[in-house]
Amino acid sequence: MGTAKTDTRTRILDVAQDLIQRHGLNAMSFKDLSDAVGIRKASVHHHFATKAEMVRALLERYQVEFQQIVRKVLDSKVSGKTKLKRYCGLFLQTLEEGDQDKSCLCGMLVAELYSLDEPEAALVRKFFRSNIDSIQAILDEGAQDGSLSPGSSPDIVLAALEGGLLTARCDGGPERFSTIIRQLIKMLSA
Amino acid sequence: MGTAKTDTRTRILDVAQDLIQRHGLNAMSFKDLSDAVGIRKASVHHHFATKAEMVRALLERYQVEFQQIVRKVLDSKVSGKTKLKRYCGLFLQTLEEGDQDKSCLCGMLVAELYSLDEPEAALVRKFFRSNIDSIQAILDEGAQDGSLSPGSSPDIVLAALEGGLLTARCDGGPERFSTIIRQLIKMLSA
DNA sequence: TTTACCCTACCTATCGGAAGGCAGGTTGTC
DNA sequence: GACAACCTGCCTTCCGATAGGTAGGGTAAA
Repeated sequence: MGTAKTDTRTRILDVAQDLIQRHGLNAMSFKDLSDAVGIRKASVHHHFATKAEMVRALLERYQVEFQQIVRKVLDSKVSGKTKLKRYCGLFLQTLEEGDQDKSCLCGMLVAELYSLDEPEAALVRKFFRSNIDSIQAILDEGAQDGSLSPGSSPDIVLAALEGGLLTARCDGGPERFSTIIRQLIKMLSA
Repeated sequence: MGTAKTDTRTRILDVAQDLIQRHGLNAMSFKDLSDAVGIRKASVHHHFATKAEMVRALLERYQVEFQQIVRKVLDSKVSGKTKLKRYCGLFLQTLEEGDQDKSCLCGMLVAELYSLDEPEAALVRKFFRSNIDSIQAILDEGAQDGSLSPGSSPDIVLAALEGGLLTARCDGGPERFSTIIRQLIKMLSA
């Protein structure tokens, strides 16, 4: 359990996540990881025996981290509409990072779903479901406090965010993604 | 220019499109194609020298075919809202085909954008742009005939459709995608 | 009609390289 | 000395791609 500076295992996961968010799972190799981290390919295998095991660790970490951030949004003392804005802002932050070409980890993996084994595919599904639950909670709250119109489905919010990341990344960048979010909020407002 | 029964070249493109829509570009190999079509790997290379060349042919065909279908929707004598429903229905049709696990060709390729050379990436961008234009035309018409609320952006429609295909394919299937479409139409209605 | 030629479509065989993964040795630290 | 972290070196499999050959159809001049 060494923690000297930055855990090599953590650095591997960081690089892997970055590469998958930009290039996709099947376009990322153990060599890419070892080159980026500065160790040998076999050393990556020391930390993650198989690619599937690495993806699993990555998804579990991503789920926990993302849920923690979403939790903060949900627990804040603001209107439902403001929470929705902040929630969507989380996805915008991803696209604004680095070279402005990063998508959601699970948004990428869902495209390559058949390259995943079932345990990992289940984690992707779990990510989407817990996000649907979070969005539903926000929509319910907004309907109650009168900031959002009642009777909206959370599915379209998730679809617009995931699809928006992919399409904006290809053309238009963060500005276009912001436009999509603005339009989405407007349509869901009371 | 033989056309005996079904052109081998066409059959290769058909299989390639199906595989990419379900598994993605990087998960599809020349061997997959040759196995499915029933010829040898080298024979696939006879029709398409490189993988990039094949993707290019695929995207050009897809663009033409899709635009033809969209044109029919645009030219029909119905309200803007009905046109929007029919346009969204085109994406639903894709998901309802076969094993109900097919996404939009360009929706898959945009996730694997960095695996494409620039000429092919440009074709993906072109597909999205021409669809944005089509949606804009539908929204404008709906705003004029009073069936759709004015001032809507086409970006969110495309994002919701592309993202909806990917997420619904992972969980919920065509029913969930239909829900997304219904919600989208409702929000854009006057 | 024959002969020569070219073309398309497909084949076998093979290439160099990159992929994921494993065996086993070395180093550094508690 | 135990253990984790990392190494060299290698294996197998698969990838995209190429070389070179075969069979059959079309064409056209002698």
